[in-house]
Amino acid sequence: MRNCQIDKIYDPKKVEDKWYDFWLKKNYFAASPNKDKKPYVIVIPPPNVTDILHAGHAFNNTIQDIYIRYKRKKGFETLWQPGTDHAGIATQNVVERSLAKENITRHDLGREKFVEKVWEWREKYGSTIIHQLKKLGCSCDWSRERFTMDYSLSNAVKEIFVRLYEKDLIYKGKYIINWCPRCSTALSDEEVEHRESAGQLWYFMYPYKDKHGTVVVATTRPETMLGDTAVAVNPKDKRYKHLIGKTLILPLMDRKIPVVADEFVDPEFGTGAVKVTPAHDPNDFLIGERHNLEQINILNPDGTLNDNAGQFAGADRFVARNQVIQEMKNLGYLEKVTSHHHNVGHCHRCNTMIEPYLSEQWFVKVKPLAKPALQVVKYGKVRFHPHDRWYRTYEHWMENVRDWCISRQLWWGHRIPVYYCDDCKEMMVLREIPEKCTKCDSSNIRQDEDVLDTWFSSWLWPFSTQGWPEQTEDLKYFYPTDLLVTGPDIIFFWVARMIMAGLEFMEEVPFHDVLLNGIVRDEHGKKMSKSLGNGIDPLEMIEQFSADAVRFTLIILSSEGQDINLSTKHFEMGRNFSNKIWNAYRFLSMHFKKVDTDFEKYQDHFELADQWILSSFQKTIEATESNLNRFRVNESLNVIYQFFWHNYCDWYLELIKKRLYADESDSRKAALSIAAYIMKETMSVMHPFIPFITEEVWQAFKNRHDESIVIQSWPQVLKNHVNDSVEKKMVFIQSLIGAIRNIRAEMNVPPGKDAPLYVRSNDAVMDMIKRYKEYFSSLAKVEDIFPYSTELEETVTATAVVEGTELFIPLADLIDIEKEKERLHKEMQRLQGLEKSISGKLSNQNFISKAPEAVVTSEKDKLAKIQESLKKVTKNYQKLL
RNA sequence: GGGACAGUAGCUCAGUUGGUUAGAGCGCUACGCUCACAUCGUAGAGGUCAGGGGUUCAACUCCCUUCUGUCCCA
Repeated sequence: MRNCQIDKIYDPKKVEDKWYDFWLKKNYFAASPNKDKKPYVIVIPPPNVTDILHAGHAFNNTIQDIYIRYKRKKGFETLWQPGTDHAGIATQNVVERSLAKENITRHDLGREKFVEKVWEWREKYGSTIIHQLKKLGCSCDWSRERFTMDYSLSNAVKEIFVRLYEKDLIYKGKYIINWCPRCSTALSDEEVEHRESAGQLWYFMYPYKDKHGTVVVATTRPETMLGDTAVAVNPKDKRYKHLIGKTLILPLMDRKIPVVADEFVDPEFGTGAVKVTPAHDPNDFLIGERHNLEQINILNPDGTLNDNAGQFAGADRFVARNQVIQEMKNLGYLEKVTSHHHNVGHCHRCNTMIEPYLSEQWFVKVKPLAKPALQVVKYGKVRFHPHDRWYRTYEHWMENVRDWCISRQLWWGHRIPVYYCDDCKEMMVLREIPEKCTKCDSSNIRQDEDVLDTWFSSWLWPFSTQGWPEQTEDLKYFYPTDLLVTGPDIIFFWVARMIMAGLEFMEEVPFHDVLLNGIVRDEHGKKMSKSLGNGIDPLEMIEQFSADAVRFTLIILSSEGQDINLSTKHFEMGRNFSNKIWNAYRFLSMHFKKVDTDFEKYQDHFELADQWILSSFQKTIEATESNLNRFRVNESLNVIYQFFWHNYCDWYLELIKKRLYADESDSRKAALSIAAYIMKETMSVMHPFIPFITEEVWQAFKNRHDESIVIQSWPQVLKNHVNDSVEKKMVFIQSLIGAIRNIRAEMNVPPGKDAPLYVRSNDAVMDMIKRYKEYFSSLAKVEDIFPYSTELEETVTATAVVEGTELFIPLADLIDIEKEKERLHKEMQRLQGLEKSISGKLSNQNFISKAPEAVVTSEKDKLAKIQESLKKVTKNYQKLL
């Protein structure tokens, strides 16, 4: 290893692809049922086939890879199940847009040809994100990649639909749903985003049939009046009692509509009388049902008005709105207009304003499924992390779920397995496409035109990917999975539904832990979005800083469940850390002839620094693990990061330099082998976080029979090397060195100049300091160490007190007395402040009697030490006066 | 309207069951290119822990309240 030329600056480009290819070639990521091992499984939240990797994906997948790589090293049979979902609306949109460039619409092509085009598109572009995940280092079992439209997964969807229908948990019905006029399809409640907007409230007058007056109703959507079939008032509202049962004439349409009494009406809102449009408002729909009102649909699917809108037929809804207002004004029926803030639903895919729309759709009855799904989270069978933050959200939603509209008026997706006979009108819900009507034998049958919501396939993901409904070996071995890592924004869409599906169809939760990661935002806390242009492209960052740097930075910036504010500059942290690792490696490599990590055989030659770093490392391994097990990923990384940079590089490597540069000896070998052992095993601990550089460095330290850090066992904690008293001693020495460095810096001692050190302390401390004189000379530029002698009384010295031990640095020629006085004065003030606060506590009778004894004695100890130090510092200070 | 989360150093955030005169990274200041690393090292400055009440011997930490942000749901 010696003399090998290692770059001064780490170049990830020479490393990352090389190792990823190697791992793939070695098939390390592949999983298969193995009775001798416990499985550990994560299913990827399948990204849309249309997706390209954004910072949120990078973060989410890094976390998953950390757990997978960690568990793989812990000896589990790990499966990280990858794949994509077919994203009905999004994908259809993308393909339609690309057709539009050639001036073709999907209707020109027809359904069959269009779906073919979508498949072509997916073949060509659909694995973009998969390739990008590889760049990030993700260790998914790529041979198992699944797609929600795969034959076997489609089969699962069909099976589920039929089963739910047979259990009476799926039904078809005519209800108000959310309609996106641009996508021309129904949406579930969860797919609608409500946004506050400044709107207006129009007050319309509806005349009595007998022309002896008018009722004023307020509306935010004037055009819907064309579909009004009643006016409703609260039965308790005295103002309108006399109106109930009367008939009004709906202006513009000349329709006779009744005034009905309904508890739902809020007398406080508007005028207390509301127009009722059963076909275009969910609440009005319910009122309509209660009063048997006619439902008049005035909209075409594309958002224009239909023939039911009379003179306004054909106009776009927003154009019609203005026309209606104008007409009403002309007729003298517009009383007034006020401004009004309200929430308006938008399509979460295309941002178009949603229309509540009466139509026939398929629904899942969610309540019976939700009940058990709430229980398992309530009683800890499924644990959310962080729990407090998300459990209540989940609970609230689960207790108030409404039925799930699953039909979509799209062409791309799983076609609903329902068939209709055109002759006898029979409806058949079947697993296989029938040739004849099951009732009348007619072959005049057709399949339902609609497809299913994409989530209707995603909610099966943990078991559909393993071959369900077949009872495959994979399914038996890999289900239930262990961990789900996802964003809290899809708790309802996906997490909750997977739990429901798991319990209903597998009779077992789909996973035990759900880690809800924060959202990646820009540096000012704004959500990243294309329209704002504030997105950070992780691939560009990988190109610029390396995949390790991207992973490191995302994790180190995150804290449990908290959002991350990210700027490109932050990636320098990750890059710098890689470079630090690289140079520690470079440093060691300069001293090795042949790598030896078997440090135990030199244990007779260990010294304090050796014992200290060994002890500290064992604790670091444990802390890294325990933080992972508690799902505190960033804390886990932080622990190993702090250890490596500050304990290992800043202290240990510095402390052993003299030994390394000296002639060959057992002491040198001891230091070198410990340094190598720590280096190698630290790489192992850090590997889940930053897989590439750790492999590259580890390869230099591995034994002949070792193959790759990926499969190398997680480091053993060597309990026999844990030594608290050694750690304490080391901390003490570090404080002494710190004090000396402080004096030198504050006194402006030239950095190159060595200085003698005089020490006054007890014998044990004196011995130790003398024994580790080298530490002081290499890290604090101490020329030699002497016991304090009275001669020093004559010279001017800079002084410090560390836990009772007094340090004197005679710097007669260099010292600035005023400066030293100032320095000591500051220290005195600090100690006096401490003394005051502690003695204040101790003189409080209540504290003495009520605080636990351990606290009281520790305070007393503290006070004694502070007073002792203060006395010494004060004495040294007075000497300068 | 209901709920969740947040408000700690100039910036971005830690601070785990109440007991440190409050920590990190970046930024800043000073010094240093000493034979691993200037993508670095050493030292340092910088905080009434949003405001106000309360509980307690003790509050950044628990309770109440006000203010300010962000996000869900209706």
